Amino acid sequence: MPRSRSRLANDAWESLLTAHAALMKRFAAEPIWDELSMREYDVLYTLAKHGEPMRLYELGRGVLLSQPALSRLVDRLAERGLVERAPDPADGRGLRLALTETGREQQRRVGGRHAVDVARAVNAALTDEEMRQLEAIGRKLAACDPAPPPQTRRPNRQEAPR
Amino acid sequence: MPRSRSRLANDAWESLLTAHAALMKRFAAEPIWDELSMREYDVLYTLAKHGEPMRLYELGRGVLLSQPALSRLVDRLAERGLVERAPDPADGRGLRLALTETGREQQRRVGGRHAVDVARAVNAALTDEEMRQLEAIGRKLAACDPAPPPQTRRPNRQEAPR
DNA sequence: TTCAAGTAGATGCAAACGCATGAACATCAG
DNA sequence: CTGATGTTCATGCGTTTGCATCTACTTGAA
Repeated sequence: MPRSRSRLANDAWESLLTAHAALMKRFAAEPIWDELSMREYDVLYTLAKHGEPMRLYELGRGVLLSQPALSRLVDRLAERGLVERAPDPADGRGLRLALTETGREQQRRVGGRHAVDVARAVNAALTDEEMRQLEAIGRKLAACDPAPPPQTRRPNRQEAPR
Repeated sequence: MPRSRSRLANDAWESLLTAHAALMKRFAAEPIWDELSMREYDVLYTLAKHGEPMRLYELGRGVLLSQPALSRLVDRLAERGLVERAPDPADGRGLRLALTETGREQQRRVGGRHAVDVARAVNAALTDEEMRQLEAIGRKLAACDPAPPPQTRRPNRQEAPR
């Protein structure tokens, strides 16, 4: 009898998790993270990919880190001169985060080495067709992202009429 | 012109990373982690899936955590009565980790609720065919796991002959 | 304008993590 | 048997994380 759709989904998710953990461990073991930790690189990469100035909460979408942790990570990167934080003229609460020249350079250097390892690992495991499939599947999974509003989103109902 | 194989691999990996982050955030936001953190659940789940007694370093293969961190996480789980650690009679260095009845029960309870969220998210994003593809791809990615030995594994070459 | 509600980011603090290292045991060549 | 080497897990310690909370600012309705 065929697996239920729910079972199928859970098996697929577990498979993704396992692959993620295995590859992350493998990449983490590579000797290229001496100037930038993987998380720091993740932030710099996200900033580099995104045109230029970026809000902290935007960054948070892509990085698996709590808002305070991300805030402090950016602190450290700024202290090291890799990221520039400027107040956002359009929103007094917000920041405009951008790579400095040094930051961009370091991201490129580490990124280049990392890409080699990624290509080696993924190419060894998958066919071109599978890589294309994975890319498409990942995109679809990430797209349903905004998460379901917690329970039925009440239409701003106030207290009971007093 | 077609993307290079290396580019293809990196795009696929980035897609996987993005999907992983998005879904993890979404699952983490669910109100089911009051008795067990996601990492703790991960450990209990791994123990539950694996027949019974498990070595710490085996656990480490599946969990994205350093060995000391895992060691202490298991400490806490043992203190809470969810995991049992016994010395391994076959290897004086090792441990035999197993779920207690309470641990298994808690894993089932949380796991049941979590599976619902996983199924909802994945089913909404993928077709049956895609879920099967993802499972297969993940398996292949995780299989190439043992990582290439750092550089050419020298055959235990000693110093230059003196 | 005024004020309630919402949002962006920072901060205090305890918990958890990673790195380096240590202790105990296993393994194997000589 | 003995000593060198490798493996498994634990521990010290400084750093980083998450949770709860705070401040500053924006938004929108009255």
